Amino acid sequence: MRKHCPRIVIENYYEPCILYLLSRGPSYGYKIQQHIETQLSCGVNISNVYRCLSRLHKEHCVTKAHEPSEEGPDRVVYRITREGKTLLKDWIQDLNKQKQIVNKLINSCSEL
Amino acid sequence: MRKHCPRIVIENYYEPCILYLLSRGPSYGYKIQQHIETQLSCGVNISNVYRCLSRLHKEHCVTKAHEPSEEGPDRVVYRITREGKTLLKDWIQDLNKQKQIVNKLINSCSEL
DNA sequence: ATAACTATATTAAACTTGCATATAGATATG
DNA sequence: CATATCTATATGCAAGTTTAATATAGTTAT
Repeated sequence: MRKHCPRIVIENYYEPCILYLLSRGPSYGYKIQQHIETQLSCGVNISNVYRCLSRLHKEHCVTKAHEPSEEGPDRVVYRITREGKTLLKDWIQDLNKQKQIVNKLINSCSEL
Repeated sequence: MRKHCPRIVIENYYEPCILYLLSRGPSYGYKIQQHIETQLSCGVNISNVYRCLSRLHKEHCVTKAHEPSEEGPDRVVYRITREGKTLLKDWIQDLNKQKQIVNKLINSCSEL
């Protein structure tokens, strides 16, 4: 018997979370990780945050800039682009669709 | 610019869908595919349905039985086990948690 | 006959994930 | 002053997942 459901979905879909956070202002990997963990109460694998940011940059959804820090080493600060905002909108539509499906499943199962 | 969000979550998480359908009665791969598509309006890759059923069987969450069909070739009919029902319950809990996160994201973004 | 539908399953390539590891500056503690 | 902890970014590898293609084969309709 398996211990548990292997993956909780949203935890593996950093993209909309990161795009959302960046839509509220520039940020960088380390800080984004902490925001997701505190604001969304999601476990985060830091590797995936950096990988996701890389991908978004390659796809022109964010810009990249090296900036000094007062608390530690330099940061790579990301800013969302117009393309990134479009992608976020698409994500929200998909999440809405998904929400309906999840609701259908949960409601159906609660009747069991 | 990427065309679209690459994956909508639930479409790739057949497991709770399949477990739910099986909790309502025995079924088989081909029929499950159609049920997910019609009842949940989800696109389904049939390969993944069979693979998911295989995995569930390997983990003793479903039983397997070859049964003849009147409309085509034999079917492999699956039935959910007690372990499968437990797994479904775990899934529902996780989906509830996920739903909250998705709501938080959607609501935050709708303010933009 | 032949196409379309029913039905199951595997292969190969591409992709994703988690964990480990590497690097390195800044700060705190003993 | 040495060492640990925190801040910060990034990649390699093994394992797992997904998609598309392919193989097989019985049944039904035209």
